[in-house]
Amino acid sequence: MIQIMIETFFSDARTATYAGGQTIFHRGSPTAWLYRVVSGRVRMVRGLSDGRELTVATANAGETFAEAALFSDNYHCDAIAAAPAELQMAPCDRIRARLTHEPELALILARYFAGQVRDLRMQLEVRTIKRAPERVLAWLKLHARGVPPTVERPGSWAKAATEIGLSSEAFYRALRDLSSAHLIQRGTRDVIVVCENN
Amino acid sequence: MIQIMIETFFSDARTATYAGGQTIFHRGSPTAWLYRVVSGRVRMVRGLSDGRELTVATANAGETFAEAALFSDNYHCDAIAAAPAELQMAPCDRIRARLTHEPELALILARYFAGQVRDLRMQLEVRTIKRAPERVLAWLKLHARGVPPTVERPGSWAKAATEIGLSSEAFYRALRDLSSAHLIQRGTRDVIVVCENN
DNA sequence: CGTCCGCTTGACTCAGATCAAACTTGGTGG
DNA sequence: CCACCAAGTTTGATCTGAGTCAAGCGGACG
Repeated sequence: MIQIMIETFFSDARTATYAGGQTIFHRGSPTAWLYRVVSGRVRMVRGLSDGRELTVATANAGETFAEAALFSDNYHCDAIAAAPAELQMAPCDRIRARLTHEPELALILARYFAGQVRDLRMQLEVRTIKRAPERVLAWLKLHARGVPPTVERPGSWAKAATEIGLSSEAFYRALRDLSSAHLIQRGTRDVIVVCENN
Repeated sequence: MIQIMIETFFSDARTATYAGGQTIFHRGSPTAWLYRVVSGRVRMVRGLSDGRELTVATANAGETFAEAALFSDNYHCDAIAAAPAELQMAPCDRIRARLTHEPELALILARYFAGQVRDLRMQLEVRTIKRAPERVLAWLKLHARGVPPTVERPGSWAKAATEIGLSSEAFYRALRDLSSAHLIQRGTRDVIVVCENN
């Protein structure tokens, strides 16, 4: 995310550590902190009525999460440490005060949210692809970085599967099919996207 | 959307009219205008590689669209008039200039985008529901307004079906099932959500 | 060394997509 | 006012592919 904003917001932040699987905040609880991941990984999930859960976002080291808390009285999803995580916490009310007095911060924040909207729309687009292999390939392309385009394993692929709305079995089968079709190359902890069309 | 922002942005807007089905802008073309719908309806769609299309958002009378254009060089989806539409157009570059000079506008915009993020996440949540009737019911609850909670027909239900990732047939079948289960009541051009649990 | 978790594969089931066909509705023009 | 047409709606039959259950493999870690 945008570095200037991070540094200004977290200049006077507290730090906290969480064990893997531990809940950082619950959906519905009043917003108090804006977070940044120093190390580890945090998943934003929404529990569904049937007991399953949906990963709506994942924050890796260096990234912030719960920015929407700045404009809401309650968190609107759960945050769970996907691995032992060290977090910085900046108080929401102080940031809100600064946003009104330092206008350039608000513009940076608006730009950040605009990017989020674009990302979420792309995620929605991926969801409309019915065939699992094509869906997974589209998701991989979306997340590939570097040359050659590579996707690092996000903790476990099974967790990623929930992010694209597939069962873990269907996800693994899709990886196998894509690999045997030479559209991707699988490493031990990453995947290289071979095809570059479309 | 937030009225103050609308009025300030569109105080010096041009107007244009489009026929139903006409394209307002294409994905990839350079951003020039922020739009507001005066009358009619506009669908934001992304063409998929297999020829189908995804409705990522729908703007009704009074609503704005293409706000993300303010922070991007290119539109990232197509805008198509779903019906004969009258639109206001505000030039992006002028708005950008005002955002830097009038800080309170940036804050309003950030708040607006934060709301969009929340809505998109809810849409993603709806998409994770596999059974069509439950999925449609969740979508209806999300869009119901007033007492009793009512959803007006968005042009045609078939268009709405693409928004939730169902074929039109599956959508109509879901409406029938929900209706016969007395969870909704169908009118000629609206649907009343009867159940209020969950 | 044993256990847990992630990964992998197979068999079966079922719900949604698809294809096909009728019906309704609204609008247009004669 | 009515014939006609287009688009939206409704229902049925069939197919397909992802979900689910089940079982086995492998590495990490205590």
